Amino acid sequence: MKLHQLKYVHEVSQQGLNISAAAEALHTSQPGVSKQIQLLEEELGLQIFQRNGKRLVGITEPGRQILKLAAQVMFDMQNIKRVGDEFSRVETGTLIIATTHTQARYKLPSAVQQFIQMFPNVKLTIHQGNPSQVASQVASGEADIGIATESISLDERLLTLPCYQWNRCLVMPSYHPLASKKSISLVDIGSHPLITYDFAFTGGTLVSQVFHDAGVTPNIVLTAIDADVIKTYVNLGLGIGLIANMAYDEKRDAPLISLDCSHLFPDSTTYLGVRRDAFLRGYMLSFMQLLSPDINLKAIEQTLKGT
Amino acid sequence: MKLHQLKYVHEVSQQGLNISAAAEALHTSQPGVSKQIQLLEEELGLQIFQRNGKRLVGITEPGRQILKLAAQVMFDMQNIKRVGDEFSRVETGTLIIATTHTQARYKLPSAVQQFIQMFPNVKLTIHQGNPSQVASQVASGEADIGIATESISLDERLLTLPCYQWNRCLVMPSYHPLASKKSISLVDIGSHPLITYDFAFTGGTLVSQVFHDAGVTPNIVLTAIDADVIKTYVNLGLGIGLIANMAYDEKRDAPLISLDCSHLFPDSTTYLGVRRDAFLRGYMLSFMQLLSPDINLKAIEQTLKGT
DNA sequence: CCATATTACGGCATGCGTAACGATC
DNA sequence: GATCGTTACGCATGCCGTAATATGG
Repeated sequence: MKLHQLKYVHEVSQQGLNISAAAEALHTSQPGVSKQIQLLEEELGLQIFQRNGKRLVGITEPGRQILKLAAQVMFDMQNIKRVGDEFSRVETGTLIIATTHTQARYKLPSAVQQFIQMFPNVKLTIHQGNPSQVASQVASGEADIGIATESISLDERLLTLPCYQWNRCLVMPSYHPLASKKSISLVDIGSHPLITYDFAFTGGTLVSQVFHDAGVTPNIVLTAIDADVIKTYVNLGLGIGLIANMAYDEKRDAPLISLDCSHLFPDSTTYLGVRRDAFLRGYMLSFMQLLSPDINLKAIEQTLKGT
Repeated sequence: MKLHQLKYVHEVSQQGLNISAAAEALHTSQPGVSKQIQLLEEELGLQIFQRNGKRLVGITEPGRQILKLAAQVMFDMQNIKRVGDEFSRVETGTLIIATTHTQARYKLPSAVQQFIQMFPNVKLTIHQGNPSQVASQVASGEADIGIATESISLDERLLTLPCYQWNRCLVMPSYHPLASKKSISLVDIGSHPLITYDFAFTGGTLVSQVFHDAGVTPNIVLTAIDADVIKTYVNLGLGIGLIANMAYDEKRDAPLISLDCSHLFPDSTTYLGVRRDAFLRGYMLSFMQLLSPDINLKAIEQTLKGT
């Protein structure tokens, strides 16, 4: 059983069961890939791919297991390479962050800025997606670190660490009737048209739960994926916006004013997720610490767990 | 980076940093091992082993990481082979159980008997050790399934499932003063010489805690690793024995009588442990189910977690 | 008929084993 | 001086790539 063979079956699966495409992606010849897959199947004594004559048409049940384990092996090999780089190519490498729009736009910038200054030779990439995409990218090894508020903790392979907490605020034009109130209530919010996040993308289910428990039905006229879009429509007078408090900046969002809502909703926690079995480069730990200064000890402890 | 190279460094480490011994264990030549290790170190750009001239004298810090990951890769490769065997050599293979004396002697026999009847072509091996040895054998992949009452759940890599609960009983000669009592108390126990398990080997800390909370100091005259030894000394009149209730059989232990102590101590739970990332052969799941009929669904669910 | 997988075959790289050398205890 | 690791070298295995063949949509 050779590493190449595992790489080959993995790539063939990734390329939609197309050996030719896999061969091209791997910069090698088609017959080579075909041959090695046959040898692997022969050695294991089973078919990984279902064939209709000479066409690959599916993956067998054992094949599915093999592919899963092949991915694991390749991830481990990547880990080994990383250990090498960590000690021989210090502070040089790649960091891929997967996160949501809100985090990328409002929370990461300061950490990123410090990071690229501290580690000028590390190539930083930010993948953006919804929370479940973030989780799956980290789980599959496509991303090194995931940052999101929801659903990142579902996968057994992930280690999640609470990163920071945040709450919400209302944004509205300064001339809005609510703007003069000392303290906002859920009923106040319910009596005006509301614009907020798409439920799938943030702690939205939590927000809707709070309204439900209070017996208030918010009049949601529009939902959006990110705070910038929400603020735009608030500016157009379509309603008041309910957004993460870190998404409001007094100067930048000048025509709008904000009213804190921390007393109305429980805090939401944003989590940082990494694969449990990943070897974390020094700069990855540094990034995590930049983002959340008090987690590093825990993280190190967890990283060394398998010793 | 080749699989052989990982195997080689792993074996050299296992053999106490002796390349010659590793080469012999791997049925290959010394120079080959030496060469491949050098190539691996060169490729990774670091030293795995500390050398004094030409002598290996230690493992470097990155080397420790590499060895850990090499073990992981080899485990994954073993998993792949297992998938092959599972589908091509059905109900044939090896099952290694790691467990403590008490389990091996009193709880496993019926499951083992059924198992070897159901799977005559599976070679069954039982490794015996104390709970922490059981845990480490499963964690390292030396054993497939571990069964113990304590400390099996410490390692992150292990998945533990509650298997069954048990409590304790007193054994003593029929002429013993306590034998005629209707209900035993902790004070009763404290007023007679006591023989029980070595604390390190069972729920002993729990037992001592119960005595402590009750303000009773047991007069422990002897501790032993297993119930058979304890019963032997009870037969000699050295004291009364406090053992697991499943370790007493009315017929076999005829001269001795037993008094149930379930009302004095909380139940202890025996756990079954497997590596989270292990591929479990069908017969392994069957064994687990034989031992504890209602866990199989959970186990399967957990096994498939990575899909 | 085109796209795609398998078979055939020759060249080349790589790993292995034997032998010789060097160093450490 | 004995054990152990490294270097040198020749052989064999096996992988890769090109070309040719077969098969399915």
